[in-house]
Amino acid sequence: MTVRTRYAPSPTGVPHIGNIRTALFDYLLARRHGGQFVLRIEDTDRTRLDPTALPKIIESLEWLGIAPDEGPGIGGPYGPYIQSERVEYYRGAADRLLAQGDAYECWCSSQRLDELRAELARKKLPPKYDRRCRDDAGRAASRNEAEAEGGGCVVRFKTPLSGEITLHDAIFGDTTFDLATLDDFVMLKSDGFPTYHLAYIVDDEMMKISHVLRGSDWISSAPRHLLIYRALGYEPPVIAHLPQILGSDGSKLSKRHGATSIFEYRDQGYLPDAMFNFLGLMGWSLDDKTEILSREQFIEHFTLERVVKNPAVFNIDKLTWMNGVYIRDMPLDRLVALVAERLDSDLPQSVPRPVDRTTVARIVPLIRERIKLLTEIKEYCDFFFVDDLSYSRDDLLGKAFRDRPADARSALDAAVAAVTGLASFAHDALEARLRVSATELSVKAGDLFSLVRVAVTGRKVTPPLFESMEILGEERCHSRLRDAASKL
RNA sequence: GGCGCGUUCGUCUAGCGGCCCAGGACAUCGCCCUCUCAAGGCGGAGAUCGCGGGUUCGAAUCCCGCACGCGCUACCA
Repeated sequence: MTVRTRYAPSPTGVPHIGNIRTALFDYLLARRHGGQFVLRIEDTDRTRLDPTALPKIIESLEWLGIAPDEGPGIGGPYGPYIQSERVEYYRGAADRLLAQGDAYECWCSSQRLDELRAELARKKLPPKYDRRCRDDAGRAASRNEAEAEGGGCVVRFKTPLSGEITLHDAIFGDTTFDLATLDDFVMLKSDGFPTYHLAYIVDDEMMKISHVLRGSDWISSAPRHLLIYRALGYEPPVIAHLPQILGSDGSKLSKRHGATSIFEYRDQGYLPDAMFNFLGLMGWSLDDKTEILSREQFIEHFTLERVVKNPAVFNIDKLTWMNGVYIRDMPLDRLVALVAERLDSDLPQSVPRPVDRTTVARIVPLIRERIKLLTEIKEYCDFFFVDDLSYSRDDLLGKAFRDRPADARSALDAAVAAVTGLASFAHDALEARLRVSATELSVKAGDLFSLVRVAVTGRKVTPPLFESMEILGEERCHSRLRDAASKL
């Protein structure tokens, strides 16, 4: 059997981190078995449609590096891959169910349905449709009312009144549902579009999908789906519900927990490789110790058997740590390109673009183990590019020289002298000279270095000082040290 | 209200009857390294395995109750 999985989002907004995790597992399962991963757009809810969503969905998958094999704009043998272009198939399936007596037209108005639900709620009864249209007499009555008011009809599934049905889930195992607790759900809406329940089943069958992966919040709806597969004579695919991804307070991950959009993470400077690795570990693990896995390792080892059932809280601290790991392990030239790109976009307007790549290549080794996020780049090295440093007198003096600015001033003068006339303006020579100066001035080397650091970089936290000075060059170091001295 | 699912350190997880008075990772704390900050090394603290009953020579692991949490309960997915 060819393994074919699909990621089937609704185009209602920006891709959510939880959906992307599902897409990742779909991708992994397909790759693991040499199958295909398809993208299908489930746009049957015309009221929630966001026309800008499709390109975003594709962009998010490409960014993560899990581009689909088939889908809208990509093509494939089972298109179209957008449900609104497939309504004839759903209509056909509904007609068949109607003809077989597994479904019926329901002409009840939404007003009647609302009243019914209110009534049931008042009596503390489950809010189930009362099946008025299930028999001919009731349906005829409803129809007359509807036609008088110009209302349309929906198609409902004729759920058996008793019996049970068992879901065999690849992750959650078997769950048996009592059919008496189900109601006659809507498959085809009055606007002619299908509901999720009918549409996905028809599509999966036609697109030869072998495995359905979706969030565990769908488990409750699964018995309906099982009923449809049976009525339509389809062999159900392997069904696997995935544990939910939760926010820090244990409820469904949402905006108030922070970023839920995959793009927010991208923009904050998270790398696709780190996100891939992190999301791959949300509900799945290789063993009791492996945290960092390559894409190839994920593909080689991924199995549904090792997916856990319990929901996972999204732990951004761990993602951030992992991002740092990927930054440190990345090939140097790739990091140089990323850093340069970031500086081009983040540095003030006054700095000429593009920034000098040769300089960036010298800076990157100094900052690579200091940054966990790409957004931190600017903080660490803007002083290489920006000329007017803005720091306060207090910053410059620091704790060591707080009460003796005159000493700070002479220290800076000494520093200028010390770094003048060097055979080469190299970090080891600079360090050696300044250490001697510190001794001569009777100040602690660290105190002198801190003073020089702020003078030369404008910041208290920087990459290694002497390497930074070497890159800055003699001229800029001299003028910055003199500027600092003149401030005292 | 009904139905369903889940429950191992703060968080992600390992564990599928004895190797576990529970292992790893993030976060946290301390020490080392050190020009700041990181990174790195070493170490600490942190889970009576939700609770209560069973089964068994032996249970985090099997069974039954309960509690709590979450989900679904739309002509949304």
